[in-house]
Amino acid sequence: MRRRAVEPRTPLSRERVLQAAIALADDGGVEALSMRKLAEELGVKAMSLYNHVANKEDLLDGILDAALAEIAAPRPDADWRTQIREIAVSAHETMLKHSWAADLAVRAKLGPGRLQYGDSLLGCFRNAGFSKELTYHAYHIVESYIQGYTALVLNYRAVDPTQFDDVLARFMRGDFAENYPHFTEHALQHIEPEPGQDGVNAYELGLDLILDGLERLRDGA
Amino acid sequence: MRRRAVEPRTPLSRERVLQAAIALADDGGVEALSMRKLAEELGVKAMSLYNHVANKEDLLDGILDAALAEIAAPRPDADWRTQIREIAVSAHETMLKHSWAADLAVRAKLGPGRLQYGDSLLGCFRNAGFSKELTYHAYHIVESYIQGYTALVLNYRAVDPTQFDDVLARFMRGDFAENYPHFTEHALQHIEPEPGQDGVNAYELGLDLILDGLERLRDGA
DNA sequence: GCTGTAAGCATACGGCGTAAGCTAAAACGT
DNA sequence: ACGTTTTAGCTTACGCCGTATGCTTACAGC
Repeated sequence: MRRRAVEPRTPLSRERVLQAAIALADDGGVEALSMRKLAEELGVKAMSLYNHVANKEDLLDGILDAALAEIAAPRPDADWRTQIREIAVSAHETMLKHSWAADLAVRAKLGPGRLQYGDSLLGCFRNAGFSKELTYHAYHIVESYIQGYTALVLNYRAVDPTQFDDVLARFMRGDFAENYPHFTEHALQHIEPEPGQDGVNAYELGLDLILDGLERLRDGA
Repeated sequence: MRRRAVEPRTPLSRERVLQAAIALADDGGVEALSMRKLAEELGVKAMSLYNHVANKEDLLDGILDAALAEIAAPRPDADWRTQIREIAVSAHETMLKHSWAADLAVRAKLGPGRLQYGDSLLGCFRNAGFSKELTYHAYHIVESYIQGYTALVLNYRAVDPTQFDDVLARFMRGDFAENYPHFTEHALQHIEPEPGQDGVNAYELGLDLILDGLERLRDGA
């Protein structure tokens, strides 16, 4: 009776709650993550969660920051472009892995994960000799691209591939190809990718374009 | 008694429902848009909406597409870069105006508005001599950037400017500036913008970087 | 051992999307 | 002109959701 405290129940903690929430969101998306289901997953009743989390918004902020904290820091000895590419690729992959993170990233709250990530990206530019002002804009541009491309890939992945035939049929139906010829062409490229190009990925291509341009700006417009 | 049909009630229609939904979302965001509130706004009960809209998802798809349809077509006589810039700027402004549109844009459904917009952007590239393959990637890159930058601006706008002092205080508090020096510098630039730079905007700067790079790719890597 | 505090629980409220079935009015075939 | 079908809107109800309030229980520090 005295040792019962030890055996059946590992006490909750913010860590455990966030962990479980991430697991729940990883399969099923954010919309599948409710306080009640999360509690059940933890063998607990819904209101108990509020001892470790202020409310659902706090929970979402928490798992978002935990995800962003997974973004790998760049190798410190690499040159600046390599470093930025490493950050960008890691951010992309992390948000693809936690497919809900891209949705949540549209929220202002600054946790340590986000701060670390942002600081490291900004530091790459500053250390590479970018001015304060150019760094300011470069950060926004690169950040936008990372965020946007990731969202695009996830959006594309959200369409069930078994429905490709339906989509294809729709685009072949007379007036579609007539009214939207270029979009039809584009959609067909998605559905029947050329050998050597896998569905969508030009992520690093676009990133390099941007870094090229930024470098040119740095070296005197 | 026979003329009563005429006087008090304009009958609902999909158009009117979408219109009211857009108005409701424009102030208050998507989370303020519920079937019940929307019905009330229209002087009707919730279930009546389902005569004109399949379900809430259909409603959201509807207002998103209506918003995207507002994106202006480019002047047909302009040169390709100007055309793309016009589309990109119009898309940006439209989504800033309907601040919920950027959130919703992360959904696969293809309505006529989106098709028109996408087709027109793709057409610019094709007409400018971009190959099928390069256009495929150029579209993804530009689309990502537009989407991402818009989301970033909206995210920034979501922080209440009256809280700037709090944020500033947080960044000045000792260890913050120490742990995240670059982010601190960046945040200060947001809060105390240099004269001549308004908060965030390098949208067109980044766009030009991308277009420069794409043009170079077109003209032979 | 007592007591203050924190963790978990039970109950309840108001809001949500929407399924099912009803009524009344408009549209249509004859 | 009339009966029938279709349609628009309403009522009710169900099962989710986040969470306010107030309880019990168990552990920590004196």
